[in-house]
Amino acid sequence: MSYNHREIEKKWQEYWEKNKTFKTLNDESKPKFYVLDMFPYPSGSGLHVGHPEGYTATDILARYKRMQGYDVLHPMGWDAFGLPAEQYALDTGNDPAEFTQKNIANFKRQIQELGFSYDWDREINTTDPEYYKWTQWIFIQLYKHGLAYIDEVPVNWCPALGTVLANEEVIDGKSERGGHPVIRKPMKQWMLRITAYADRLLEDLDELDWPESIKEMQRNWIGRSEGAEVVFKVQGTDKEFRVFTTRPDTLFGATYCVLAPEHDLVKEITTPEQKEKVEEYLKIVQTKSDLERTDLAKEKTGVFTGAYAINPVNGKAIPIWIADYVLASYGTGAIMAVPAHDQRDYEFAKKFDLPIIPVVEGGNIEQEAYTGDGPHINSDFLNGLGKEDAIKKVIEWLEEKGVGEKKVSYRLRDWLFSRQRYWGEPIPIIHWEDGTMTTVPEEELPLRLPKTNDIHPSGTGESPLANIEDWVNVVDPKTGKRGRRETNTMPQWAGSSWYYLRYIDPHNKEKIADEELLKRWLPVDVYIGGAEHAVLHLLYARFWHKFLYDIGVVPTKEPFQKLFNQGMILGENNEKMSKSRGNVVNPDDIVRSHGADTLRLYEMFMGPLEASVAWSTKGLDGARRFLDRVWRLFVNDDGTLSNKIQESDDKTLEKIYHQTVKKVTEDFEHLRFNTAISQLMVFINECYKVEIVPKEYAEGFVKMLYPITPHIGEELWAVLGHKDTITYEPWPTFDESKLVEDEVEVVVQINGKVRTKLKVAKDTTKEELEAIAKADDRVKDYIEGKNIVKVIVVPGKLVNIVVK
RNA sequence: GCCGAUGUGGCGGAAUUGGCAGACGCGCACGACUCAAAAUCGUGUUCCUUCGAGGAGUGUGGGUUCGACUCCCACCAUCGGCACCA
Repeated sequence: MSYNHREIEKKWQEYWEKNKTFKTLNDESKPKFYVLDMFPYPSGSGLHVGHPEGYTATDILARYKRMQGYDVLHPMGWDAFGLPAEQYALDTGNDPAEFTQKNIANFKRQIQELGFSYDWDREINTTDPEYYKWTQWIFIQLYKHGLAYIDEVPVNWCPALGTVLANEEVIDGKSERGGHPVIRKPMKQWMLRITAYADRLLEDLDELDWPESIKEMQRNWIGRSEGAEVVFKVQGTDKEFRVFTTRPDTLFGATYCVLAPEHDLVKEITTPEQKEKVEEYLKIVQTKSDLERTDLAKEKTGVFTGAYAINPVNGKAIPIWIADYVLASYGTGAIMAVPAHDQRDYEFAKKFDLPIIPVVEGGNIEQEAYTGDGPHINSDFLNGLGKEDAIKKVIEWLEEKGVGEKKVSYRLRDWLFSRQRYWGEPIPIIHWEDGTMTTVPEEELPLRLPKTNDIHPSGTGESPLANIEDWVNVVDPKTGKRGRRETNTMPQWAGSSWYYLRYIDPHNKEKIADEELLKRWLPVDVYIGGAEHAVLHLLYARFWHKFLYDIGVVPTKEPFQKLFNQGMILGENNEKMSKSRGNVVNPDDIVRSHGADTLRLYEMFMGPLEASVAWSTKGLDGARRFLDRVWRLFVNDDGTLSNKIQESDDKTLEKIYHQTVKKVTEDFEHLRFNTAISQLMVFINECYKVEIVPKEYAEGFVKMLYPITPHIGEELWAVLGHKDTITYEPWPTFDESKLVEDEVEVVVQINGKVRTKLKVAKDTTKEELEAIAKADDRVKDYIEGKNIVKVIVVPGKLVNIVVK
């Protein structure tokens, strides 16, 4: 009987499902292990071979830890709100919920056919009202704590479609669908005050076992910078504005100020003579998209307002300009310009012929701005000081005079939380006719998304929910006051910001999850997913987690203790897999032709988990070949256990077996599956060379293979004569003393070059080793008639003889 | 431009408290089995010098060291992130 993957895989998938083999029982007598995948968006095109890479890695860990006696939580679910379903609904008039259900069913079938050991009783779905009830509940708590607020924010408004578009739906200033023009239009939006957590999100990164690159990305994204805010008065008025600067020490070199075009003061201070020019400039800026303002704006633009600001340190009047190189959303939206020591200000000053006054010695300001350190000049009480001291001194001075203070600024912005969409969690807010606003009472949650057979744009920029009169209009039963529901919905990030909590207690009707269970299972021990979520998803989830920690819902400061980013699987032509490139590999085809086990094995063997490697059909064949080879070693043609495997205390394989157990155990622990597999191959190669494979070793091998390729693992375990699943069998152990040999091979080098190798007893001393080496014939040839300058001996390893 | 990562055979990749470079797999070559082929099993496979025996070699150039894929400096290339953040 040859290895029939279709039969075996079906058989064991049915067995696992029927016996609920992977059900997590909360067995308090065992240590816990929570291993999580980033849950997928169930797209219509189904799984591609990139998905199973991370899922296989977590599945190996889950199965490995079960064998080590851990109580394992390994769940899966669906991040099922999202744009494609909405677009499908707009196009076809069909219900996005049905469409989503169908996609989920397909995804689930595909995932199950790969044999992952999820506890399907914990499956969750962000579009399920019993799930989003709690997403809405969290929003209400955020609102109550002042962390959710409404602000006017520009959005991509497409008048022709009567709808707001996401950034990815806008291409070159035109709508992706239809190619209609898109403009920036301010609209009232819900914001979440993630900036209030900026410092903690930054600091607590240090405690996490995450890749350094991801931590660094988050640090850059938060972008903390220390500096000062300085007050500038507008000459001849009682108005003033604040600027943020990281170089307050260069205050004496400020020769002009710049306000962002959107700055509130612009209209108030512009002089009549400059009014026309300023308005013209503002108009141009408005039509530019964010992209154009940043990407393309190499050439600085701006215009003088006619007003002057008073530099607080020396009372000098300096012109106030507006320019779009100053961003309204960073710092105070205003800067003091020090062209001698800031490259951007330098370029601007050169272009508009503004004065450049050096205040730090060094560099050549004829050429470029000097941003380095040096003694200060032209700076009154700062003269002679270095950068650090000057910053300290000037801040003291500013604080003393009440015209500025030390200040920290962040690049991180508040989280734009509303979407003008139907297919998302409704934001549980009611706007009343008297202008007040309340949350939907918690006992009325979930606030369900109304069913409708007609999803179409409202035309006003509101979501399609605005069309559904009997949903959107409400009357307070007590007072008779009329109100209107919030028509914005939440972004896709919402549901994915806390789903790992719900897996812990997925059917709880009373709360997000039981406190005792949260205490048992948090934090997630290992979290694996793609690096594309390095910043947003992981930052948002950390933010919500910290908030829930603050209000006593969760017991830990951080959600994910260890994070790992798997690499991408590229197409055979080394390009990213995509439909348009025609290089997509569908796992269904591979499962049919080679089997799920082969796919899993191959994806783990391709290279290190974090690397991006091109798909190779030949490599896949090689993985299958290995499983065939294993099968032939264990199983006779009639399906019985091979005679080669028998009870025996033959010692031939002892060392390689113990080595294999050691290496595989350590490699699994560190997610180095490629080298673990290589060691399993080495072991099988050795087995082919010997007459007898002791049954103990054969069973140990099957246990080690099983987490990677569970179907064949179970089948071989059965062939070895076992009735029950291998899932909870104890992980094999190794004996360190079996690894050392009595004789070791020692390398003899002459001048650092390997000349010969000697077999010696493992505890040969330094002196003996040196003597043996010098006595060797080949060594003699090399040292004959030469001067021995030095001999380095590393016992058990090498001898290096340096000659002249 | 800034930040980070990576660079090893024909290919995917092993090897780092500094100590035998190329494990394992793919590909290729040869042999066994076969009427033959496939499959399988076995042997070999970094390059150069046609044996012997050497020599060179981990992106490039330098350095530290008895000894460097591994540590240090400079540079080049590729990938990822950010991008007027004051």
